[in-house]
Amino acid sequence: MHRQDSGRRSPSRPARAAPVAVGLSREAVIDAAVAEIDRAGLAAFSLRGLARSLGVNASVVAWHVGNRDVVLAEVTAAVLRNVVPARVGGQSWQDWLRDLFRRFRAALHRHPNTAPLIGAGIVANLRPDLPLVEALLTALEQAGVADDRLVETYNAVQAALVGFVTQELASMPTEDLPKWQAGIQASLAAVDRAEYPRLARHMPRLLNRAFVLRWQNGAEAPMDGSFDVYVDCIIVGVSAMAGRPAS
Amino acid sequence: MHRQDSGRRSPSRPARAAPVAVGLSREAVIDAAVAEIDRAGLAAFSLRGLARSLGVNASVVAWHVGNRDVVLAEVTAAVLRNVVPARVGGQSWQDWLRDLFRRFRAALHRHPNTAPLIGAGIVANLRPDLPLVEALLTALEQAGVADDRLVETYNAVQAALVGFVTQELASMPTEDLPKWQAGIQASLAAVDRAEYPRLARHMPRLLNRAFVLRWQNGAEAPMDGSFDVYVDCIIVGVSAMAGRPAS
DNA sequence: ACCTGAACACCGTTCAAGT
DNA sequence: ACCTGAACACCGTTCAAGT
Repeated sequence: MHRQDSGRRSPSRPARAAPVAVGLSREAVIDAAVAEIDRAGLAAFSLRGLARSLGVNASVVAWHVGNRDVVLAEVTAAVLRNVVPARVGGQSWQDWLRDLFRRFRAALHRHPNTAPLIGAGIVANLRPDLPLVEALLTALEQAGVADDRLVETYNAVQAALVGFVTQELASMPTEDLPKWQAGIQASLAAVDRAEYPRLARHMPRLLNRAFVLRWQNGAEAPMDGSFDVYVDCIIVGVSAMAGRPAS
Repeated sequence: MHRQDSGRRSPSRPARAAPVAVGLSREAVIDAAVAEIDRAGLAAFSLRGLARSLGVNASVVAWHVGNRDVVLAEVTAAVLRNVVPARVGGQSWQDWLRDLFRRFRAALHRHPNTAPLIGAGIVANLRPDLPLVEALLTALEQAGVADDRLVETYNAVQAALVGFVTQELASMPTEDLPKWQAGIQASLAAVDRAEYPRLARHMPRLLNRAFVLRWQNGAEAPMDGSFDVYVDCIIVGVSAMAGRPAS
């Protein structure tokens, strides 16, 4: 019986694998994090799992990027990169604003599992997205919003920008999804016509197409028409704010 | 040296504390969960910590309520209880809708740390809030929204309902908060006037009052005026949708 | 500079056991 | 019915070592 064929160390202290620079970068780790969240969802995401998917030790993530909050902040920044549309000459503020809303929504639909990060806004602004702010202010100025109504209108539009798609892509329960889906369908089928007359009457129109009454989220059942109406609402609302004298 | 003054068991097997029914209930555990989140925030919330705050073993929470997702779903249900205002005779749909938005926001301001739960909507609908749906449909009918525009308008309003306050109460970074606050203030003070002319011009108006440009969240710096404008936008938008023929 | 390995102080969940 | 205690398989973070 030979002892150890490649024994460079004593058997009592097992040979330590030689650490080899595997050519990782901060960007590569962040890209892998996005891929992991795309693949398995936010609930199942962990730094250790991310490291496993890269074939490296858990502490490597901390070394390249930082702690969990920083990783998630970088994930949202990566997902939302290049959402702000360039201004094209002669474009109305309405068209630009609609374009912004659409591009923002499209970016999140490309990575639907990251939507809760933006919606909850935990660490959304690692550093502020100033180009977006400047572009929004420009649009509002073009719309004729009075200076002493600027903050309020800006905030209303900003809230609206993330509000819809966050709800649209809200996560469904992670465990026992089929059971939950069956349960909600059953409870909706059994709605009391006397207690909820309008709900009962419009049920066929609303089933799985309306918030609270659906069992799939926006990744599987997109709400395109509702989004268009929503954006129209905002644009009409901003126009009304612009035409109104400051209170 | 006496061995053990109350030794009912052998010293090698330490006496097991007699499990005493401590009079806990499902509701008591949920209330304690809300209190814990109010006290220490969502990031620091754990089922084990919750059990500690109740002076019981960790498994008690699972026994009374269920797993973590169920606990958090019950927390949101508790926070949003009684937000739907009763209809008063002769009230316009606009007034009712405004009241709904205000009560919804007030409920979350009472428990600001729970806002991310609603915003991310992880398990928001354990069972659907049908009274809210029925009341909303009634308001939209009263507004004159056409049947084949109902789903879209309903979704737009529903998204708007949670959108603003979720953003307003978004969590700030948990660790090194003062450093982060100082950092963002510094970066805003150093904004390049040539690159961001409108931002620079309106900076005094926007500082700590506008999304992306603030270092406190809505719990410390409420955005009342912006909320009012936001609700006006929605109401004007719904009116416009109602008056428009279906596309 | 970049990576391993080990350790620490936590988690959520399950399950046998007690009264 | 209601609770304890212990176990399991995980976490995020830190830090000394290695090359």
